[in-house]
Amino acid sequence: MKEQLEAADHYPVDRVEAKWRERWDERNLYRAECSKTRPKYYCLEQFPYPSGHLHMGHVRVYTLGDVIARYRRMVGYTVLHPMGWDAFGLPAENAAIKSGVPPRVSTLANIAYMKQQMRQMGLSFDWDREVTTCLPDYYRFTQELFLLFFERGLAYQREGAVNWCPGCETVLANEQVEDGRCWRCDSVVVKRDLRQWYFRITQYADRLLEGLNAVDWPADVKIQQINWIGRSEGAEVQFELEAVDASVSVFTTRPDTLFGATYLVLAPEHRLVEPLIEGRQEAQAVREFVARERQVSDMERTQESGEKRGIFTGSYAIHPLTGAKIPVWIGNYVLADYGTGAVMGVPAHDQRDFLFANQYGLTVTAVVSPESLDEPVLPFLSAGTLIQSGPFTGMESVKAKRAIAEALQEANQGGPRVTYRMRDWLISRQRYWGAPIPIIHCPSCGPVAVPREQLPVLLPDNVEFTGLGGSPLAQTEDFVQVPCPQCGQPARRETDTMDTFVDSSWYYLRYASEKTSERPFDRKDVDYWMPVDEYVGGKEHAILHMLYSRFFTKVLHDAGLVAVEEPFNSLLVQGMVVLGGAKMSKSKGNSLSPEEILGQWGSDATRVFMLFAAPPDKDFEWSKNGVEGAHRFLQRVFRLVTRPVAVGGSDREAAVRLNRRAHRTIKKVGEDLGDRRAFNTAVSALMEFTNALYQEIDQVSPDSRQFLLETLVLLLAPLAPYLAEELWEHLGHQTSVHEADWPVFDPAQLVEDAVEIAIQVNGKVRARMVVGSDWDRDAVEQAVLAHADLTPYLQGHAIKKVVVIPARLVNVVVA
RNA sequence: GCCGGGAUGGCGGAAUCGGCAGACGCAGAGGACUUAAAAUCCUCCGGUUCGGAAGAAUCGUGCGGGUUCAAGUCCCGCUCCCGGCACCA
Repeated sequence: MKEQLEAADHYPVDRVEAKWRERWDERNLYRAECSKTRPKYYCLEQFPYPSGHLHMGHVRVYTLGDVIARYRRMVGYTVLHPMGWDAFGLPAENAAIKSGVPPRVSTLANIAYMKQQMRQMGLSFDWDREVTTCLPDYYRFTQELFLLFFERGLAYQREGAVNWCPGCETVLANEQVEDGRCWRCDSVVVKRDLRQWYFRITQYADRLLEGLNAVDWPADVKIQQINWIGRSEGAEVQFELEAVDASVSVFTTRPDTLFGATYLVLAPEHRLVEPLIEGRQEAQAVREFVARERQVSDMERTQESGEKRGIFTGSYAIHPLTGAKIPVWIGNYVLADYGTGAVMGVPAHDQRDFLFANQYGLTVTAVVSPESLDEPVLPFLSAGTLIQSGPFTGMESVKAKRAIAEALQEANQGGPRVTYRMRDWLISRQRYWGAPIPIIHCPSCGPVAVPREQLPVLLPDNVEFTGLGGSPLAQTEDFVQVPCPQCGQPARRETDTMDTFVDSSWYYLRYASEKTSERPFDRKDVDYWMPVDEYVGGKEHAILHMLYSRFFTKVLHDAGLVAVEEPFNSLLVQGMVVLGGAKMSKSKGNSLSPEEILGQWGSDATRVFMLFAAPPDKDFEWSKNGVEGAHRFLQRVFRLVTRPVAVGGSDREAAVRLNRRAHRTIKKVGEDLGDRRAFNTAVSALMEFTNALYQEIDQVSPDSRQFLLETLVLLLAPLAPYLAEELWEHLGHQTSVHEADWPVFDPAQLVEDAVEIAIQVNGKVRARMVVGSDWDRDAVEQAVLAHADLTPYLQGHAIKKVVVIPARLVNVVVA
């Protein structure tokens, strides 16, 4: 076998990869163990939905994670690198409706196939910790955590307008609506009034903001979350109504413009609309207006953005500070579920109010001016000095904001407030293939938690998937009918299941724990491994999954179940895999199957190309020529290591040169695979090292040769695990290269005796020369000024200054 | 509209703290080996001008200014592309 390999120009990729796959399986090399002597490292990649096949995006994420995990093992960490399946979800249920195969059956078959694909890729997962969210041994704890939220007042039911996806036949959370469309199936989302379960994520809004300061994430992901949460400081103002015994409360970020409020506008859905118009002549027209506006979908609202429609209610409110009578309107531009669902109209200082007031002939009063005397050009939106504002006239906007909010507080007519854009997380789904919400609705006790000893609430098997009549659970009578756990009366089980984002909000904690059927996870294990040191995944979850998981961790922290408050310390957001400039997708007909790619090029070449062709956070363009190049490089390494050597040379200088290169490469690749996460330049450094070895390795002694080749193979091991293992064996080792220690560079070896520097005159390179590394500035300067090539440039010019940058360049500045 | 990120050879990209722009690879050209091809190995490869050539000069990191001995990198003003949010009061 060995002789065959040595003789070959090309190494047999299939045979080598198959050989080591088998041996690695026997050894169970990647089992994560707690250690007292080694520091821990938790390397996590987002687990896949088991759709049936890996796609190239998966190949990229798991390659990135695997390189990180392998590198950290070699530098001395004990590494947790787990994998599992985000296995609940609509596609399996929709497939069941089409084909009749139950979701459980198809999902488990898909998992088996994809697991085999991952094995082929040579990914270093600890499969003993595999998690499958659709199995009862996992979802019973998803249910238990739901109950924990329920007990802590963080899970509640509420009736209200929700996002309904007609394609998926279920509701969606706000985060799952993109441009008015369903994030999964792209259907236009409509509003429906339904009673639904929510998680009170808004209660954690401030902590979700603060926590971002403590994590090492890309700035744009942090900003996306900050914008999503949308914290906004301002004031609440109460306006007493003239005709009705009630007050309208509005939220404003500009309390300094309060004196310019000339009318109020309520959202069409506002609860005071009906009392305000009752018995008035305007009632009929207003009701028609409201009915029309409520039918407009979010989608249409967004698209027609700008057009303002409103109607006068016939009622008036009293300005809390001036006592003036101002009209109350209803307007389509006021959102029911932001702030208080009502705004004060300050047309002089708000773009939207300005348009609205002009359209309907409402009074415009300027109360802020750029300079205390001039009349502002309206609408004037910036801060300035207050005018026509009673006792606050002459005050700066910034000061006045606080002063007016405080005045309102004292008068019991409002005060400083903070509002958020983020809404509570709607988690009910009217579908079968998810974790059932463990609640029983009793006519006399209300919603009652399923007692813990009765968990899991199992998904029934005797279900038909017709796609008709709503959720199959609601139609399965022996699932629904159940006695109340509190009073024993006949009651009905909740038939909604949980959003699959609930399943994925805590899976990383389950991985970290030794398997237990007692609890979701053991605190001591979790505290050992958490937080995740590096989380690798796609940008599409920058808000959704990443925000939900952070919320979960904080709640579990508050419940005393985990020590950490932030689950993911560092985040690596990988770019898309594209082909012909567009994201790979079956519908565009530009997808590539990993089966084909891995079959043709093998794992190592596929990995190396993906790492080399672009930095991890950028989009990656697949190219046949590119993967060929990676394949060539690996073959080149193979030949270098295995080819027979003529006669060992003994060129001392060549040995010193290559040795220095080896140490420099160790340093470079270590930095690139470590905190810099620049896998593309790590590969290029190895290519350079390989090229250098080709030049001179035949001139060095056998000992030097062995050291140089071992170094190359060790550095290559995280990137091309199969080839590295094969060559490690060839170099005479019996143990796995993946258990070997990362080589250590000697700083003394990095220093060159002499370096070539560039010599500039007035910033232009005019000559080069070699100087000793130990020369001081003066010595370098003297040598440079004496350089013959410089004479034409220096003659007849006065030297103003000489800038010496050690080991790089000298710039002579002349008049 | 607001908030991010980006623009470097024919292509992917490198330049980590303001210090020789274009590492490494792909594509291309030439050569060696070969009966031939493939594979492999070696050399060249931003533009313009001058030169037979070696080489020299000069321009060059989206555009226009600026700071600096020195700018792909910092500052000011634009253009275009990508992403997020969008009547959020």
